[in-house]
Amino acid sequence: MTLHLYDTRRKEKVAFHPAIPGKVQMYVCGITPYSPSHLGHARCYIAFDLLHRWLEASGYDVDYVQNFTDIDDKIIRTANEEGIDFLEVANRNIADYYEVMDALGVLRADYYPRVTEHLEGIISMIEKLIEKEHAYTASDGVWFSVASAPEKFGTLTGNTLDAVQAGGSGRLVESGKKDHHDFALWKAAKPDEPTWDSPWGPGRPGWHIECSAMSLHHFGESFDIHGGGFDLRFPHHEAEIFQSECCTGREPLVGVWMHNGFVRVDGEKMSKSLGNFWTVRDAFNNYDPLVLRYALLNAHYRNPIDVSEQLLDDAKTNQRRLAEGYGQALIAKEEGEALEPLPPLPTPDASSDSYLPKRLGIIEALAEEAARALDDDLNSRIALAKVQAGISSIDETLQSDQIDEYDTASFAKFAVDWIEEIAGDILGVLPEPAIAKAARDPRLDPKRIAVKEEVEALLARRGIARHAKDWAAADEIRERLNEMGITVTDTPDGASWSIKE
RNA sequence: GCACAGGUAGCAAAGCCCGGUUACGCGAUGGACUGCAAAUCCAUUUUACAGGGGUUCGAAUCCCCUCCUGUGCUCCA
Repeated sequence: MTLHLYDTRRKEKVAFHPAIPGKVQMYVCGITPYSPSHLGHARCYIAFDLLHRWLEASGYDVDYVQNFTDIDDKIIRTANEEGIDFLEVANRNIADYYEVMDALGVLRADYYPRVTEHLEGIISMIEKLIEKEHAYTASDGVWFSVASAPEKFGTLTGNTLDAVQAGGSGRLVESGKKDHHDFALWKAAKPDEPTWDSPWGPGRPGWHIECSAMSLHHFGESFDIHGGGFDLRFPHHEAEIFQSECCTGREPLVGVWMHNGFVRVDGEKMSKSLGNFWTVRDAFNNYDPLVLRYALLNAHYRNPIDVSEQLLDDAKTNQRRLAEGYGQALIAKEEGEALEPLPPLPTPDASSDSYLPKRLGIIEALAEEAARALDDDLNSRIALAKVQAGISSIDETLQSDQIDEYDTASFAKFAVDWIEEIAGDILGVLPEPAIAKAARDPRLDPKRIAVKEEVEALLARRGIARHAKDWAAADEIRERLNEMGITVTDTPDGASWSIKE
């Protein structure tokens, strides 16, 4: 099965064939760093991180470019308010971006070009567009003339020129553009704004041209995949199509246009004005980054996702299940090392009557199903379900008395590899081995070791109280431990305890 | 208004492109276990697809109409 991706332009899933076999050129619109990253960013870059990982796992050599739009009205406004240079604002938020995305397991792109480093390319592109009469100068800058290539209008959205007229009219008076569909390529300098020199006087680039210039710089006249948030389809991405295709004469600019769905909160778009705005760091206060990643991958990337405590709590449960299963396999693998050399595993065969070949067959089939799901427009929801099914099956096998300790040890090695490949390398939702082992066996948790002595002293006293059937005293000690963040669990072998999260 | 998405069991969310069968999970209920809990395990909750027409042996899935929700409709949101 080959990878199929949904193309916004063609409005259908298409078989993915990069222009150069084996290589993928992929460009994803990056952030405008005027404020810390929010959940919408997390969703977008996790979605494209999954694509990045899956393409590489599928054997492609991926060239991934993601820009920073480091000059923009909102950056300038923030800088002026704080009385600092605009680049300071941009750099601060770019640092925040890297930090939170690293925590979310988003692998780095190959290049992170910045607008302020591509003025030359931007200017030469505008010059060419003027030369080809796709753009014109006005007192307030340079504008792209949509009427010079009207057939490109609505490429991604299905909008028509007439339809957009209705909403866009009335704003024409304030600018030098001839037609309200036109958009700025170059903005003439205004007071209190950083400027660059250009053939049209000092000013700065319009919002859309940077992506055209940077993709041209890195990939040339066309490339395989262009991604971004759903809201960027119009005007941003359609503007890119106008600029790039009119400049180079080559079309289409992009093989597959991909757009991820919105993040909503309580059914509405997350926005600062509604007071439902979550930065990624806000989420980190209450949830582990990998839990957030799990939650966002637990819905298909194109569908809207409603972020709620329930969604995150569910993800927490699921991600923990995964961590525990991984921890168990790791522990079993380590225990098995004493038994080396181990026998080779039998050939997997899901239809076998023999226990181990059957289990191996089932688990391998799950991996194939997960791969098929990802090949089908990155259905991460299904892939995660298959992983969970695999975890259950592994758990069952490790505890089974139908295989001896040698086979169990061999199986544990297989299980660790299986989990690390799918849940770790591809989906990126797997914790570090030490954390996973602690999740499975609390005795291995450093935090636990720190309080061990005190807790066990209290439990000893509680044991005496219980033995005397002094339930009041026993419960009082349990409550005291509870306040310390310790959960006590009575078992037939005596009391055990764990640290609450 | 126009455009683009979405409306699936108590919740959440796949499936829709390629009509006929699955989901993972949360919650709930019952049971095992327990001094009581917690955790865990087992079982049950397995004919839901916004509404109305149509096509078909058969539709969540294809066609038509309607309703509801969200987002976009340009560089200032």
